[in-house]
Amino acid sequence: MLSQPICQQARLSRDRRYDGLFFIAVTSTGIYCRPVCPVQPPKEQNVRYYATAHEAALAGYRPCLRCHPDSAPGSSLWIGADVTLKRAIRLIDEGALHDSNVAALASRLGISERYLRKLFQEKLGIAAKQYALYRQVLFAKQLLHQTALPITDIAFMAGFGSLRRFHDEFKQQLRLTPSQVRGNRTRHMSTILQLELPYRPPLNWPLMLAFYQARTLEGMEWVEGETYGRTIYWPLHQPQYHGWFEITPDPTLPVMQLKLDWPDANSLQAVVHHIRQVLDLDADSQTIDQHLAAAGGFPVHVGLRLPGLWSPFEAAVRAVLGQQVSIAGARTQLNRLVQGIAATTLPDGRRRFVTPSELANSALDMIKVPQARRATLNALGAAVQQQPHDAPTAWLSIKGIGPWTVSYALMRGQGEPDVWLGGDLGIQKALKAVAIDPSAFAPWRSYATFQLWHLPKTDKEPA
DNA sequence: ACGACAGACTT
DNA sequence: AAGTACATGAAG
Repeated sequence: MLSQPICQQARLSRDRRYDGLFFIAVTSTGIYCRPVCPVQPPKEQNVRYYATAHEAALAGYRPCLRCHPDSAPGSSLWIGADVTLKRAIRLIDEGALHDSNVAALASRLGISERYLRKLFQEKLGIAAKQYALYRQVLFAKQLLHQTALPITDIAFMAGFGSLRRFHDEFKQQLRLTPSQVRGNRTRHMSTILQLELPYRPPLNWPLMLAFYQARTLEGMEWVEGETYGRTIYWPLHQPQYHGWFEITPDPTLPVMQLKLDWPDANSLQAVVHHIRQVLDLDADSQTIDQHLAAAGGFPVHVGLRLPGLWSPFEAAVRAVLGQQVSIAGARTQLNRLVQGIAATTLPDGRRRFVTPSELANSALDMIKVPQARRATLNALGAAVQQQPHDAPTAWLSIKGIGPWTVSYALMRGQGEPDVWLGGDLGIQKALKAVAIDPSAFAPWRSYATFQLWHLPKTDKEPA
């Protein structure tokens, strides 16, 4: 937590750099704000500072209606959390506690329920279920602000099992009823949802866009102007639903404009959260860039995030087809793969990525690769089909899948921040040029990897 | 690890 | 007058 004088100075000058790092609760009004809030600054004697929005809410304050202090990215809770806890948080954000309980989540994580409870209480100071409810309420609030959906629908989309329960929890956390939050506002609404995804600057969108553009697959991904779009599926490894999204940076605010076509209300929160994570919007670029710059050796691209793929499976398939060939070569084979399976054409003419079972059962004669590569892909498809919840490291036992491929899947498929692609040709070359021990980049070695890929123009980047 | 109880959740 | 949308008390 920042010290009181720093917070005071930051709020009085409405310093953007401190946005999201702390929150201002005002005892006289019972409301809490962001440091950038446009209102008349309250007297210091009436002010209490909190590190997170949730702590302020717990202390009985309700979020300000002008600066929306709860809409700042939720990454602060993640800082200092260990791997299991992060996985738990991720699963909860994807709705793991909506209709099953903490016990089920614990067994999914391979730990005891007791230990999971302890983990949350000790590291976050809040119970797992409480955290889940907090995210559910915030998601509902976002939909109230940014869509015209009926409040009843929103309740269920946010994962509440009954209207009654939704109203109760909403009021307890925000001290406002859902309709009070919505106000008069009636915005456009169709089957296509438009939402704003806030992030903490800086964000180097041009660089990410270029990375995506060089790798787009026909009908499945597209880049137009500043917009990146792609088709998506859920759940990740046994797709039941298909849709697409487009994402564009807002010209003035630190917000990405999301256009989302998604058919299933129940998984909406999971999908929106997954989009955030694929685009790495929760990364704290300021800290990461500082760290990489301190490690030294090369000029840092400011605000570079990890441009993710939709699933670890998809990342692994791309990695396997990218072994030993250029980006363009890999892209050709991937296009053939997707187009060679007729079922990938969606009703609207777009294309979706192949599923694990399709990959497992196809003869794969549409792609021109060594036979061994086909066998690897078949085996990968079968493995994911049978054990959809296995981590990518489990795929190491498949012939043709080595550490490089798994690392790539972790980095691009699940946004792992600290993966080092030491075996990569481009990386080895770049590293020789800068002469640094890669351990200096920890715990942000994935970002260092992307920085180095973008460094000088190398001809052998992976697909 | 266990049981009682509070309060989370549904109708 | 009937129907829809939202909020909330009561009970299990």
